[in-house]
Amino acid sequence: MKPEKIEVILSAACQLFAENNFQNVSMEEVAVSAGVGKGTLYNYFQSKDDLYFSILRFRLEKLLAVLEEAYSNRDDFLRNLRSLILHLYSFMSKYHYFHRIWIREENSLEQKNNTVILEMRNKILNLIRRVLLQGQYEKLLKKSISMDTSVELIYCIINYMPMNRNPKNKKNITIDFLMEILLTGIGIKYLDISVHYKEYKHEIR
Amino acid sequence: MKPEKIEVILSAACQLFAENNFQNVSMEEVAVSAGVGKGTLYNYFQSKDDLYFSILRFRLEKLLAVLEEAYSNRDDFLRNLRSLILHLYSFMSKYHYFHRIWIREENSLEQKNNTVILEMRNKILNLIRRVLLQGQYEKLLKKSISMDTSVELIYCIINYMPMNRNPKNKKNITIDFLMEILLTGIGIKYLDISVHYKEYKHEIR
Amino acid sequence: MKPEKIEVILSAACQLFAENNFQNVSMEEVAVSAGVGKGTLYNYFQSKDDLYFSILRFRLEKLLAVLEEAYSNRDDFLRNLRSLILHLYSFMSKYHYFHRIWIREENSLEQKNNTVILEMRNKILNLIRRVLLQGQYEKLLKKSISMDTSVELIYCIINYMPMNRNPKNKKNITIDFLMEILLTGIGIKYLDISVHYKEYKHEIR
Amino acid sequence: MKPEKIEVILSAACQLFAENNFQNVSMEEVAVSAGVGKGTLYNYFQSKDDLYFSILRFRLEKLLAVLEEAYSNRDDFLRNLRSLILHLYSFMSKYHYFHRIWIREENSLEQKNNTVILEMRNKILNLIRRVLLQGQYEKLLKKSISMDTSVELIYCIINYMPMNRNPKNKKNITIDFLMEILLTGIGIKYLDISVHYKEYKHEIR
DNA sequence: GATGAATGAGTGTTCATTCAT
DNA sequence: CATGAATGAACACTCATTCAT
Repeated sequence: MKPEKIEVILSAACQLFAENNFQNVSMEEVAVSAGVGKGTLYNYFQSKDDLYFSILRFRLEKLLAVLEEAYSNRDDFLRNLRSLILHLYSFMSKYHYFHRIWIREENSLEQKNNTVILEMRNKILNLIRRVLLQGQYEKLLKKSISMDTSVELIYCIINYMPMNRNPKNKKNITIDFLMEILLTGIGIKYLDISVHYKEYKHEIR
Repeated sequence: MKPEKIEVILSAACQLFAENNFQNVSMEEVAVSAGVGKGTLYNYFQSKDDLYFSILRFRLEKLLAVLEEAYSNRDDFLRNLRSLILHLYSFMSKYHYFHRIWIREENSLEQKNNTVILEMRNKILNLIRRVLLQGQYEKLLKKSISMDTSVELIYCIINYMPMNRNPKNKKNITIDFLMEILLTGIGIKYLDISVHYKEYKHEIR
Repeated sequence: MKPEKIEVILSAACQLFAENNFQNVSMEEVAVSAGVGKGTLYNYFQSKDDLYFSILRFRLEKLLAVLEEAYSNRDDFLRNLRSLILHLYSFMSKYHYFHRIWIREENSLEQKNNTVILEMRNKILNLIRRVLLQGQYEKLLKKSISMDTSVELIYCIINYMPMNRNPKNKKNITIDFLMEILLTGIGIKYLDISVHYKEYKHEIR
Repeated sequence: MKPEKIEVILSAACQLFAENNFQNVSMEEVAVSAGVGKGTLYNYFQSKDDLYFSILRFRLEKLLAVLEEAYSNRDDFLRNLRSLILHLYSFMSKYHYFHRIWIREENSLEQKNNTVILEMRNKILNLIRRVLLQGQYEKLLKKSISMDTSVELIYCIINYMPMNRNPKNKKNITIDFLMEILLTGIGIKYLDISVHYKEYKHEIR
């Protein structure tokens, strides 16, 4: 059973768009790379823009499905968090071409008023929030740090910490490292940073 | 004393490139916005690409100068770290147009073999590393976490955590929050995550 | 008894081509409008061009049949002329979509070397000529005006004088008016224009 | 003093558009024919459509200027009419490429809501009307025929009677012929067509 | 140096036509 | 015969770059 033609096109386009800027990829290239005629692209997508954002939409839909499925409702914050991070991380590693495009675009979504994609992004953030709420309930989270901040932090680390997402990238950070850093920071146990702040603050301007 | 014409051009171009993609900004627009003729741009920059990356180069040079100056060699890890983060953060807030371009491009620098910019990026990372080495010397950092990872983490958070970098963005995270999260994590004090991991690991695949 | 499929296609196409230029009508539109598949069009017509000129051909064939039938060989010039004009006019009013296409194309037929259509056009002109010859025989026509000129004049007036050919067009010229104008002009009876000409000619260049 | 570049482009384009349909003329061809670069066309005209209708606009402006100048306000209907027809005819003969385009388009102007061109067309018709009003004042026109009809008739004949507008066309009708036909018809003097009509009318339907 | 009119390579998109079903 | 998905030739239009002034 051969894969749907639309998936073939999306895959080919995704790789090309990952390796080059939007404007440096021509529809001709996409067609050749996908093994179809140029006109065929327009049977599936209304325009080059549509093709581009369809990649994001399709992949994010898939990601959301994966995360929804992965999220166990068990009352165990640490397990849930680990599962979430693991699946997010795995997905981004598997679809590393998509990942490249995603981190390039997600900071411009608001400019482009791309509400559809923005909503999907919010769904992911909400999933993270749900897990953290469980952690809050289990009293495993600091009260000093806001929920939103924590959500952003997790999302930020998963998306932007350089990991072994493509073969050329040797750097490799394990999930457990991420968990440890996230939950206990990089400082030694019992590190008290409060004192320093007080006296320091007066120096700055 | 009016600002150098080249600075006027860079400023105008920077804003335009921040608000639109590279390809959606025309040299004509840049010329109009900078109040010069189209041909004049080519007296200062070899090409559109050159103009674009000159923005990054000029701003990064400035950033490096700021950071070099800010970095006090005093033997105080926490002070140094805080100062570094503060200045990085302040710079990115002040030049938020540059910041937009920067986070859009920095993940593609290797693809483009843009060694000049890459080296400047490395210099920033090295500055962070220098500070962390002092922390290591002061035994304020966990041994379990690699230096590179920590460097990346700090850099990642400063660059990508959504902060009040432009007026429209209401979210605001203070430097102290960043310091706290970074050094002590989001978990409660004395949170032991090791047990969970051991038993959990066998479940995954 | 449903109409022939070919007639359905021609009708649909005729309306579309009348409302838009040749190039602004797509075969897809024609197919949809005719309620058939796109490929079916090519079972009946070799190409878009063929479809287009088939409309002219089919309609002109019909027109010629109508005129042949209408032309009574009775020895009465005025009756024959009136009958001819009436039928030409009626036909153009009934098939006003065809009429639009016809007046758009007929001046370009020679350029396109479309001999088939040109011959049909000539047949119409010959019919008019036949009627006028009878008028000449009945000594009801000026000798000063050439046969060809008169033929063209009649044809020109019927084709291009704005008449109530489509519902939106309020202007309405009756056949009798046409006849009157044609045969007696717009000047008053006994108007002598010859004197003016003579003296006037010397002024022009 | 070389002609304005815009006039060179319009001339070249006019000829090409006269010899082919709108869609069968490419901007490339126009550029080559005008001896300029393709991009230059877009410095003078916003689009291919704009170029096309600019031809009509420019030529009609010129025509209107010619007619305004030609129209002598002398109280002599026949002279004025002859002068008007002569100049209209001469203009169409001189700019026979424009003439081709004009007779192709003028019946579609309403469809295209091209108000600018429509207004210019109306100005021409109004000029003709002005002349005819003088004729009415001089009691040289039949009362039975409406002013509008006469205007249309004159316009129709000048535009559509095949004349020696291009070298290949051998047919040649003189202005005097047109005047004679127009004012006295093609029938013999004193031809009374009224009797025939009355008895004839009962036969038709 | 400064300018902006001229340029043409490059590309998104359309659509007549084909052909496997 | 009927269909419509697939195709690619063709073309309008853009815009970085040049260069005469």
